[in-house]
Amino acid sequence: MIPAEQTSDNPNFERFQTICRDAGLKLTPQRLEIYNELAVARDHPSAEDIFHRVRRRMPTIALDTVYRTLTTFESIGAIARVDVADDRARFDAELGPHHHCVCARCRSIKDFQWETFDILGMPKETSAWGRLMDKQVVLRGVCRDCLRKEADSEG
Amino acid sequence: MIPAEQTSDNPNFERFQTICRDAGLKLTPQRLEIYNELAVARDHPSAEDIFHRVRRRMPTIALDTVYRTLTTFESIGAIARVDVADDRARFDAELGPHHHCVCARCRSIKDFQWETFDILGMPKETSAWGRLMDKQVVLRGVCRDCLRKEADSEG
DNA sequence: TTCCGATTTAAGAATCATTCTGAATCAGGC
DNA sequence: GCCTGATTCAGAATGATTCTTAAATCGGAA
Ligand SMILES: [Mn+2]
Ligand SMILES: [Mn+2]
Ligand SMILES: [Zn+2]
Ligand SMILES: [Zn+2]
Repeated sequence: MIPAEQTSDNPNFERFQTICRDAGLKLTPQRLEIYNELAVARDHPSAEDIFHRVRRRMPTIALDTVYRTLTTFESIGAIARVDVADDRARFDAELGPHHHCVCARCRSIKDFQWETFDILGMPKETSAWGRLMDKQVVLRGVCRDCLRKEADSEG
Repeated sequence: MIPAEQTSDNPNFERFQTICRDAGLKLTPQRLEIYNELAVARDHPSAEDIFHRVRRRMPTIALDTVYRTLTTFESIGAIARVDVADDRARFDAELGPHHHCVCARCRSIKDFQWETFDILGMPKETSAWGRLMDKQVVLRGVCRDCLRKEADSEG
């Protein structure tokens, strides 16, 4: 088999292996390829995106395997599903706290950091709601590329 | 036809009528019922939720009409789609700035206000991204009801 | 190395939310 | 009342995702 792209230098990769081992998951080539593709991606790809990318080096991969594997990874906390709503699910190997910009036109999702927000803590307005696990900012708008295309087509 | 629940006292209702008129939409009984059901709801219902609620007073309503109408309302800015991702779309008649708590177990969505956050403005980290239209906080966790059920079932 | 249970593949079929199609109905203008 | 375009309805179609089954393959413990 063609060796996978080198991603073991990614700090997330160590954690990934540990999580898999603890969950009793075998480290199959398919799983490694799928994780690697997601780990090097910056665009929060869909299952089908990952399928096409993995297929370049592993032509026999089945779409079902990609769906199944991503779901498995998510259930053991090795990756995250990006819940900003789209018709298709989007995935993220970055588990640390960060936020997302979402383009209403092209559906691109971009990470950003916001320390000023992170240090705010949880809002007191929700102290009675339940147990909060995560707080995240979602910014919506139109990305630069789409603004440019828009301007071009208008003349 | 059975008259709709009285919601014209809702300050949003005035705006709703104006928006529809400006968009050239006829105020059909179906549209009024669908808007009213959403306007009185506090739970960010799905299209199917609204379908079942409207059907109580309008038994012949078609599910497709609910989907089509909600999409129409959203496109003219009369309602909002709550993009916290679920397998199904959730809707909101509240258009003012506010934020959401999402329960990972029961998928309930609850509004909250957070002035401290609102006055922050847009983060400088994203100034180059494009044109930002909206910033929203999404808190994820487990709601009180689900925590209680969990505790009960564990003994 | 051997062996067993886990995993993948292939090809479909099933599911579920949502959208589309075509016919029927309605509202308002003439 | 009649015409026309907007709207609704019921059922079919779509598309992402999951599931089924059976056969082939693989990973890793012993
Ligand atoms: Mn991300
Ligand atoms: Mn809301
Ligand atoms: Zn864009
Ligand atoms: Zn809950």
